[in-house]
Amino acid sequence: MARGKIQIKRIENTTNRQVTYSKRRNGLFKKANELTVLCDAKVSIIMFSSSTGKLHEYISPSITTKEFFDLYQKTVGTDLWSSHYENMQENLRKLKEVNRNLRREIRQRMGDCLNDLSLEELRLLEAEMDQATKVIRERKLKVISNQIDTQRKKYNNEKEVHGRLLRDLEARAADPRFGLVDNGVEYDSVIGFSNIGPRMFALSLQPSHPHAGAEGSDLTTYPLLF
Amino acid sequence: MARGKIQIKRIENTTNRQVTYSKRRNGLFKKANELTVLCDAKVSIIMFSSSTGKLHEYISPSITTKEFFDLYQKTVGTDLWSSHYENMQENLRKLKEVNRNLRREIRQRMGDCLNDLSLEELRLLEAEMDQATKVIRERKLKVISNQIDTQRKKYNNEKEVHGRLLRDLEARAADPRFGLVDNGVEYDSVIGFSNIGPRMFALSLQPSHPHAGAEGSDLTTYPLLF
DNA sequence: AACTATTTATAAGA
DNA sequence: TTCTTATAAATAGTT
Repeated sequence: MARGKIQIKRIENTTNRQVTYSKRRNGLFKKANELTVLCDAKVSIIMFSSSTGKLHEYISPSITTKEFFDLYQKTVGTDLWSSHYENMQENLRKLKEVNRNLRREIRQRMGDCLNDLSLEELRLLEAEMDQATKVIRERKLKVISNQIDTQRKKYNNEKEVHGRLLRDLEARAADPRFGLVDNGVEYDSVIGFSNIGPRMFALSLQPSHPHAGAEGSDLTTYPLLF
Repeated sequence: MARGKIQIKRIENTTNRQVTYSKRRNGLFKKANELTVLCDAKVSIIMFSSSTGKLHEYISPSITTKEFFDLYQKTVGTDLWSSHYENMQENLRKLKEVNRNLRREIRQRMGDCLNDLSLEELRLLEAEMDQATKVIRERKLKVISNQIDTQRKKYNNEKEVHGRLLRDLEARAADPRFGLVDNGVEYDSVIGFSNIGPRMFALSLQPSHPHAGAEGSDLTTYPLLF
């Protein structure tokens, strides 16, 4: 609109287009603001540049975008949220379905609701159960053996401390410098050590338990939502 | 902007204000449309006149208001609807959590992810697995036995039909009225019967399989939603 | 980002 | 509301 008239059609030169976009955007926002003030109106402008993908927004002071949307819907009478709402309901429905299937599978793995399984499915389930039970049993035994091991180490440590204590006392009894006098200080320090020692072996053991099999059951390939 | 400069402040004369609103609204929409075309942009303008309460809207062709709102939300990153759907979202969240737990339990029942189970939990799980495996095995054997039974009945039926057929043929051969003449009609009718008979015993058997135990595991007491 | 010749928008009046 | 028109404002092309 200056230095020559232009055709209202897409500006092919990218730089030009972006410059014009920027200039005219400012113009539009300025006009919107003037309208807001002059005529006591509420105006919302939202624009996306297809080139840059950026969003620019003008909104009259004294109102928020959310309020604008609400007002818009109330005025137009159509609920723009319903489709959004339907999406959510669909998600909820799917999740419930998945939930139902998961529960069914667990019940089957607990020996319930087996009637609708075919012989082949029963065979597969049985094999999986056997394999899994084996792994669980191994894991249990491993945990038990770890606990026994820990106890044994604790015991050995206590024994060693006890032995050292006895030798120490015997040495003192044999040493004419100490005689039967016992000031208690060194004795306490030995006791103190015996309280710290055992913990050295009681740290949590987290054996990485390897196992094979039990994967590949068709029963658990539920689609993950999201 | 013509015939005299004006101050950008609220026009007090109502008529004047409405006229200006109308004129400038057209101007704004025209500019918006030009911007849309020139710069390949998407523009949405929504305005409310405080005086009349009316709504006016411009939106670039090639997009709907709903799409605009969605696009806006996606770009701004805030969900304007969320306050309306907090309940639903909470439900979705809970359901997802429950599903996650169910999946974990299934994995445990497949011998996976056992590391975070205590010895007591492992013992319980093992017992449940044993009990369930027993039930599954029984069910499998029951199904097999049913199938064998069905086959046997089928066979017996076939045998009986065959025997009847043979006897019939022998009777005809012995009867001088028929001699060696065979018109085929009655033979066919017997064949027909042999095709219907076996099905009488092949109806689907759905034994109600009673079982005990496997209930009462704490692992499956997830709260039911809705 | 600034300049400016032109086009466009529009305030006031009809 | 719409038209007219003098004038203000916006802006295309250029620097």
